[in-house]
Amino acid sequence: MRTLTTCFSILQVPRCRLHTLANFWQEGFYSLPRKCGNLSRFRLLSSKSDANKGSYSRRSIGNYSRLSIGKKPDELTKDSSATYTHESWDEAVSTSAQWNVKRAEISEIQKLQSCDIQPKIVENKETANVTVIVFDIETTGFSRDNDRIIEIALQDLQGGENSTFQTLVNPGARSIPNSHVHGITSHMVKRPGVPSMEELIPILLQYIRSRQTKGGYVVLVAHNSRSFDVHFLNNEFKRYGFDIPPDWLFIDTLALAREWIKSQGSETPTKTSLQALCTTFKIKFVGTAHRAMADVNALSLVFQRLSFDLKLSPVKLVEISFTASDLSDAKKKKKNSS
DNA sequence: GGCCCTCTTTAGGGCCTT
Repeated sequence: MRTLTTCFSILQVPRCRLHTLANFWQEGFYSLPRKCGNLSRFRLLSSKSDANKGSYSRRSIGNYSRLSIGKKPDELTKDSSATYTHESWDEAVSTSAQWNVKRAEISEIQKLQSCDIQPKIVENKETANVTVIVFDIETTGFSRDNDRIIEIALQDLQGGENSTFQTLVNPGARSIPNSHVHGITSHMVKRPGVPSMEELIPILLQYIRSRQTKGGYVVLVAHNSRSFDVHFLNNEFKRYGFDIPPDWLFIDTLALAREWIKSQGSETPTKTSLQALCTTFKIKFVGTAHRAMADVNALSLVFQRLSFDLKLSPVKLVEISFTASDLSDAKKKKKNSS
């Protein structure tokens, strides 16, 4: 059995469940603290960031985490009261817990995960129990077949301890020709302590499972995920003999942004990049763009604004979500028809 | 590559992701 050290534990803490968000939308975005009470501890674990190598401010992420439950989306970047300890990305993953993962255990987890998730949730609108996790990947390029993931970050919007996860990823023999984009170099990822994707996948599976509640479901949110992130994840999983669990539901904020623009009329700027959306929503982008956690931090704010304006309840999120197999099926269908 | 828009659908250009 291989032992890996990573930046979270599976300690379960009291959390504000998102299944109540539908009510929050009806009552107003700003009533979340009252609803969540002391359970909504939107705090982050002290995982790593790097002030020198394309980094972001952990302080700012803390601000978001604390404020997102109680203030207007456009006020989320104004507070500066939260404090976090910075540590160097020279250590790719932090060490809050020992993590032992067997491939056989992952197989058992995947057996437990059922198909036809969306119909089940939609049928049971009153009790839809959804965990929303915003994520982002950095890669060696745009080619889903030839390029590799070199960094991944996730943030569970319900908060609580260990609500963030981030790590560099060792891409093996693949070079990194686009360090000028994200600042991630071969030196940073090709050294002891940085997991390969093969080592990381079981950890990811268990981390996300640890964020799900019993009988609940997980929605993974990323920008342009339909065309980019999900395909990369899918390829990496298949490359090492894994499948993306069928109950991982994906949301593409690019599609939400286009929908939002339609809802605003013709005078709204048409740019839909993450940075353009931050500008549109007056969200201060903290840190360096194209580092995974910095992008996740920004996208979390953007997503909250979009979901608020578009009145997206958890059930609605499930309805508009897609699975990795949806994309595979569409690809096969397209291939057969051509 | 997928999606959207338009000077469109038997197409082409632009945006978005690193």
